[in-house]
Amino acid sequence: MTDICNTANVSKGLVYHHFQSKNEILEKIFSDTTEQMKSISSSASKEQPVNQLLSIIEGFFSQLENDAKTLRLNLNVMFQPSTREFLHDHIKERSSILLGSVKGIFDQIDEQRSSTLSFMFIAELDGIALHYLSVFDDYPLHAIREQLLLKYQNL
Amino acid sequence: MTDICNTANVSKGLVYHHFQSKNEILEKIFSDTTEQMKSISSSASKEQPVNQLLSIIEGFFSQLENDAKTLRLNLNVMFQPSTREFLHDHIKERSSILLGSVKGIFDQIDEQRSSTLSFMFIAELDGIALHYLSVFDDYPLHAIREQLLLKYQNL
Amino acid sequence: MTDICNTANVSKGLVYHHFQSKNEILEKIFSDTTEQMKSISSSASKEQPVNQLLSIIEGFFSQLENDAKTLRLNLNVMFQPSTREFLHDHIKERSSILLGSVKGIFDQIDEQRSSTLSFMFIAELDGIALHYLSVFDDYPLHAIREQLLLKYQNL
Amino acid sequence: MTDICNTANVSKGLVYHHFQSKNEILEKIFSDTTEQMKSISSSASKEQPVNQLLSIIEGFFSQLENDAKTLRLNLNVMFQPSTREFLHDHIKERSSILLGSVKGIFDQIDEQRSSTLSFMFIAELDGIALHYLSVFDDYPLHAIREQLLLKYQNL
DNA sequence: TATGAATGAGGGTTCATTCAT
DNA sequence: CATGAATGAACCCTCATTCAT
Repeated sequence: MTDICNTANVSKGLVYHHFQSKNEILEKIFSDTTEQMKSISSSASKEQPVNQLLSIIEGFFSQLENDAKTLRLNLNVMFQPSTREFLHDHIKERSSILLGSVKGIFDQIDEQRSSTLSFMFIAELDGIALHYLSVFDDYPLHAIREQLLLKYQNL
Repeated sequence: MTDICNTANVSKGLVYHHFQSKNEILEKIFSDTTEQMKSISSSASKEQPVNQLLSIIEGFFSQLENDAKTLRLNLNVMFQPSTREFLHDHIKERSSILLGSVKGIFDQIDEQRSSTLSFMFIAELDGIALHYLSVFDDYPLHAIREQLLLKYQNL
Repeated sequence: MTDICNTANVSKGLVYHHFQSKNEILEKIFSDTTEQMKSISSSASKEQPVNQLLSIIEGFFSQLENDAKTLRLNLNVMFQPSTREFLHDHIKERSSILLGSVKGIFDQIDEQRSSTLSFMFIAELDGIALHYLSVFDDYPLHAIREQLLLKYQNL
Repeated sequence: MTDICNTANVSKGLVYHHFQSKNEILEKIFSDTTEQMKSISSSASKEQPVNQLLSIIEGFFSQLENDAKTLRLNLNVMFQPSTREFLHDHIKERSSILLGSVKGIFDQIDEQRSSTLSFMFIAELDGIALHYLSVFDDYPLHAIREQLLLKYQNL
């Protein structure tokens, strides 16, 4: 809280005037990101399934580049046991939204294996996010993006 | 530290007799896991490239099931900025080991795109680990394992 | 202050427009109760000393039943060191008023021991107030009132 | 807590090593006083009822003089709503102990009115404590003590 | 090797008060 | 007369670390 207040050049009292607790701030940031994800995943429709996948990938990569800081914070908070607990519902909602919308697409491609394929698809994306945001210093994001688009184009 | 000492039924003084700091304990746990990864990745050799990939996948999934607790701790510690910093070198080493050994295999399959393909391969695995360990409550780990083996069998 | 403002459905700014500080509000409440005590103790006069005592007792008990909330607040504030300090003068005034008027009565009954008897008389009353307001859940207030009236009737 | 630690010339950490919370310290002080009261009230036995009352009075007054500080703290804490709550059980126990032992004596003196007389007796004592500890600066404690002993001698 | 009393900087939070509007 | 955003000192408490034994 001290860091937040110093960075924002604002008193602790003011922050606590607008938020009930530190966790509430985290929750707000988190739910904001969730809203963004919702709108991204819901926007892709009517298109060919493959094109929907491609646009999800594209949206994902652009978010990754533009919102790196926020996404990194989201990762931090998600895997920190203390904060993770009270974000549980948000995490659940977020993953089920994403999984749901992806599965809706894979149902049209390969209904039998759509569930497994969906899990693998989002695992691939999250793995990339993880590596880009928190593991590798020089991550070949663009090359991977192209390769991924290619891969799903020829599905 | 209090929790650690209570769980180990040991005094604080004793723990500080063996470790200089809490971070050193974390570092030990972390480097132990790194050693495990090293031996796993170095053991796969002489085989056909595809078979090497398959055995990496198999090793990965079995580690995921047998060492869930440790891996979860590793994830926690990796994404917690405070601990992340002093583990930086370990994380670097670990990822370069894994990437290197995977790239060695992909070099034999598709030399031109081997780097990108390697990144994608380990992203897929780490994404799965992430989801299994920290996101989904009911993760279809086995189905995904089979699908993944199938996918790389037919490379 | 937040509670006071919410309960009064009024902004903090307005309260601070009328009172300089939280303590001033407390002081006002306190001095109001003191005024009530003054008028009660001064009204009993010309009567027989014993009857004056009886009417003090009666007034005391009816106030106890009708103003429990306010009296309890007065007790709280009197024994809270932080607030006690700035109410010191009020407390002094209040106790000397009460003691004075009671002593005026006991002077007519037993001049030699009037001071001690007065102290004992008001100690008895305050002890009852204390127990009724802050100690016992089921206090036999009426039985005690009758017993007390009886006791001082036969003085 | 800062004050306590400064006064005791001890760090906060140490205090929290021995007590779980500030309230636990208060509770300890409070229950210690309760124990003292218990031993005082239980010690008076086998004697004539009147003598038992007298010895309760004497014990009470000597405690008042010797432990003024502690008793004052007890009063503060008892009437402070925030602390009062978690001391509720102690307050209940304490008052029922005192009331019980006094009623046991009055049963032998005037069985019909023993309950009311007991309440009045302890009200008188608590009123005196209140005035001595928290209201009057120059309280004629000894004169009142004598008068009270006299009063109950001739019961 | 083993203990646990002791430290103190830092944590999140509260709340009476101020002030621009 | 009326608002409520903004302040900051103080609050209780935690926890990695030290050190005398």
